[in-house]
Amino acid sequence: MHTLVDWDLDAEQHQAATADATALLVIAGAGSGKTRTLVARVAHLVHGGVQPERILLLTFTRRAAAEMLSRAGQVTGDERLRRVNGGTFHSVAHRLLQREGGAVGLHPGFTVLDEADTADLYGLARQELGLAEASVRFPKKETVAAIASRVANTGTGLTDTLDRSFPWCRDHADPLREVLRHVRDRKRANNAVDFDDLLLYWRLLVTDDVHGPRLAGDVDHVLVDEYQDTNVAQADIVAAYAERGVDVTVVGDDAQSIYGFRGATIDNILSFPDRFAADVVTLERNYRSVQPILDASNRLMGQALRRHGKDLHADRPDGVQPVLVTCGDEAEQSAYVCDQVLAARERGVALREQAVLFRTGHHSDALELELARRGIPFRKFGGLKFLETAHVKDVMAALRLLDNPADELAWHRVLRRLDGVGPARARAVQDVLGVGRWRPGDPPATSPLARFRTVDLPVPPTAASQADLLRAVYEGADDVALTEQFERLGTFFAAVWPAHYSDAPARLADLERLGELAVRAGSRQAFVADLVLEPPSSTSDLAGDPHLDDDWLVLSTIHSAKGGEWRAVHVIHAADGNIPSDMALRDKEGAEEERRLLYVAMTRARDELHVTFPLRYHIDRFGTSSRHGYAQLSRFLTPIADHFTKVAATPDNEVDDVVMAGGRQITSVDKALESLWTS
DNA sequence: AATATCCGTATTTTT
DNA sequence: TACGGATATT
Repeated sequence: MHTLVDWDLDAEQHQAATADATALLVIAGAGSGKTRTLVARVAHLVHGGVQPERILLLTFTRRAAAEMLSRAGQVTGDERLRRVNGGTFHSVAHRLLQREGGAVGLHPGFTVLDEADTADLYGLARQELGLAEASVRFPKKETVAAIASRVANTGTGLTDTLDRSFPWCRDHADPLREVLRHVRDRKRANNAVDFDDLLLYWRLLVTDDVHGPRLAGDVDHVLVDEYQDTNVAQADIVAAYAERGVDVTVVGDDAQSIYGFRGATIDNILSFPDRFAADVVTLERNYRSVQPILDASNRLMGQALRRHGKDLHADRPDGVQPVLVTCGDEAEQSAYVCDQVLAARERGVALREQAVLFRTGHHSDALELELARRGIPFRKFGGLKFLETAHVKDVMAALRLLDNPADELAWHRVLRRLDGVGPARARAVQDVLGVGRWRPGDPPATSPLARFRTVDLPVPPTAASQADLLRAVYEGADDVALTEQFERLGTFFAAVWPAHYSDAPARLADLERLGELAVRAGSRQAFVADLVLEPPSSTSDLAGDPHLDDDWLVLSTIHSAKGGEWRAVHVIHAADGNIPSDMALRDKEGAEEERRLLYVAMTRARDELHVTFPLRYHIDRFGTSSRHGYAQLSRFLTPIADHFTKVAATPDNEVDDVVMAGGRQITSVDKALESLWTS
């Protein structure tokens, strides 16, 4: 029998891992061994006799849950830990609703709409209710979707939500209410739910007098990681389990709450002790960073409006000050980062022990080019929009129809790929197929999919052969292997994509990658759901050959870096307007969240922290003009600059360029030589 | 009714 | 850039 000695916990961690409380809050500062403590608690519970299947471990990403559990399995050598039920709130809700969805009116095979699908649905409603042509411009579909989501996630009424977060839409309250109703009914008719619905339905079930006790009866312990980033619905779900006798542990750090934009509220963690009558354990000892990095980070949080009254103490008192680097422009910044990364590597810090963090996905564009030029391998996390590309949506739509023939968005998208079929004919075809009239409970023989195989379609003659290829995709589809299914899809899309996309061959190559992912997911249903609920988080998840390099630099949005740690961290584009992002400054709380974001970024560093910012910025990101403006250091850093060693990056110098062996520079030497041979 | 073409504008984080 | 929207053309 393994004991908690295996975990080498300090007194507070040990207390958190073993506390015999019905409700427990662990306030865990950055780098305080939060994950380890949580995993140790899971192990402690299992060793104490709790069945792993009766533990529900809710994490922010499913990757986090998987890593946690496999780590636990490794440390303890206890195979049972793998049987713990883990996942995100959304993925667990999905799993639950596949079993219990009937109680809330969902039919098997229901579709999970991603953010873009959801927005499209609001777009349709906007159109069909005649709001698009109104003389006063109606909010665009993304805004309408954002309003609906905020209402759902905060539990705040529509008018209050508009007043508070969307004041410029206040005059549209009545038509907006119409649109929300329309979309609610439409989702139901389409047998579809959006992200928010997953949580709302779960809450509905678990708070229900009949279903609630049964659901809670399957569970002995609920543990929630990153509790500071939960919203009202999620807290209600946790509370419902607690009220039904389930023990609850939540772990988080109010100083790292960075998902307010998504409806998360810091109040959940602040009010947890009262609401749940919980024991509280605080972890303040930081095992990650050297003291000078913590000094700067503590000072940063000291400026926060809502003081959390918690300072991190380093277990590692020595160490060098963080570095604040002023760069002439973005190119200098890229050069500086590359130089430093390679220098650190020479000192023995592997690339994967180093990370570059930034506020938004495109902030790494220039750096990525420079890294490629110097032959430095990297993987990028966050800020990826793979799922949103049109051709991937095409593929997912085609697959979705198999499980949910009532999915009108999917029909619309697929049909529009046929030659000469635009919005009007797509609608006509759907009408012939009975999409919108047929309900998932109706006989399958009358489903739009069945009719599609037999009925004459009102499409131009040029589209006839393409429609046949699409029919072939659906022929006996339930008995066909996934690989065969993807081959049929390949045949269909090879016929229709060239008319829509100039780079059809590249997109067909992506289709093969999707096929591989689908095979890995195990089944069509699992693949479709996984891709929506847990899209590929890094470029490496999409890359064809996974073992091209065994060492790589991590590039990541700060959001996606949550929970990570590296020996050397570079925070780039630390200019006002980027951190904080101009977009986020609409209200006070937005600015506060940006400060916490910088705090998260800085506290990822173990030994070395470099914060860089370019003085000169191009005015237009896209254009060819060389117009530029001058940036200022982030408002968060100015007051704490004395905690940094200040450095000016030297101008980029071709001769001094450090290039990694095996990098592209070598290739160009080869080419140069070759040109000598052939001249 | 679909599509070709042109113009203007957006600018974030993620389940 | 790249996409949506408006206008002109097939």
